[in-house]
Amino acid sequence: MLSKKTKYGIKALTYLARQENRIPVQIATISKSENISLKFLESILLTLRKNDFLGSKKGKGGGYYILKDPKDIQMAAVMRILEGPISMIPCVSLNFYEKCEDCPDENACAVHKLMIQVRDSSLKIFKNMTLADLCNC
Amino acid sequence: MLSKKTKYGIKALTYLARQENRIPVQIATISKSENISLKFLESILLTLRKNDFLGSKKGKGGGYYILKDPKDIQMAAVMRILEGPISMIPCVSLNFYEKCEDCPDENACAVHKLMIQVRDSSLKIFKNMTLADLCNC
DNA sequence: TTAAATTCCTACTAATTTAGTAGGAATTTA
DNA sequence: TAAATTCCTACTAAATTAGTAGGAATTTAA
Repeated sequence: MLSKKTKYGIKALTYLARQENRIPVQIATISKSENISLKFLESILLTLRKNDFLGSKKGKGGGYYILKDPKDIQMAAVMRILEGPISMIPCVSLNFYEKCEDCPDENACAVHKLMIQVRDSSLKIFKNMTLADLCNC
Repeated sequence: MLSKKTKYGIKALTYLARQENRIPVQIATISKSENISLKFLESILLTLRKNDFLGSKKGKGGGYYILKDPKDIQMAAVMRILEGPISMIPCVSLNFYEKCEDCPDENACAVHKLMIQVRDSSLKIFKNMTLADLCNC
């Protein structure tokens, strides 16, 4: 399941990608427009800013704005920051690899074999899709 | 994330698919071989039996056995029983559809657009892959 | 220079889901 | 009739998710 954090994060990113460049939008504006809890959205935007997807400005007229061209923002990068691993299981993860405790031999494991294929196909989608593709801009 | 339930369920299915036909294997045997908690595995196998993937026999010499030819068991069906929806979000699910509360227009939603593609690619993998492909039999 | 508007930050909490555990009933075999 | 097994219901502990609370820091503008 996709977490609400990721869902809201992607919605906020597309909202900001549609704005005129670098004109800050306030959290409250996005929160109302997208029906997202203000405080929850606040923490999500903060995460996106800390990971260099967004810039921010404090005080009156402040808010958040997109830093890069939406064409250059792969959804794979967004997913990894908001949702974590793209793989369904750590033993097939490229960026978050972990061995399974219970599994003596990965190469003989049916789950491993299946999940590698799922990872490859999902990764392909997430890498090819950019924020620009999603926001029609 | 793939749940342990699904992970263990798939491992148990492949174990049983490798056995000679209809010779029951006891839960304890699979539990030891695959390093799965006995009681947890018990409940997983029960689910698989109730959904017609497995047959069972009680008493001495009892256990579980595969009902169908592994070639005829799509991983999509296994996933739906053990893990639930294949889609990452209910608004793009074919078998477990639900509307998002916060979203006035699915067709305008970036998350929807992205997740439809992810669903399609994952579904293709899960439908094409059978238990036979995973257990080398 | 002060008030208002905003993000920034830390810490807490409630709800949900996951991963089991406990214990005994029902059935089958020998 | 005893032993071995699955069947079934209900409970529990841990982890994760989805928030909430409250105030500090910064910026703008009157």
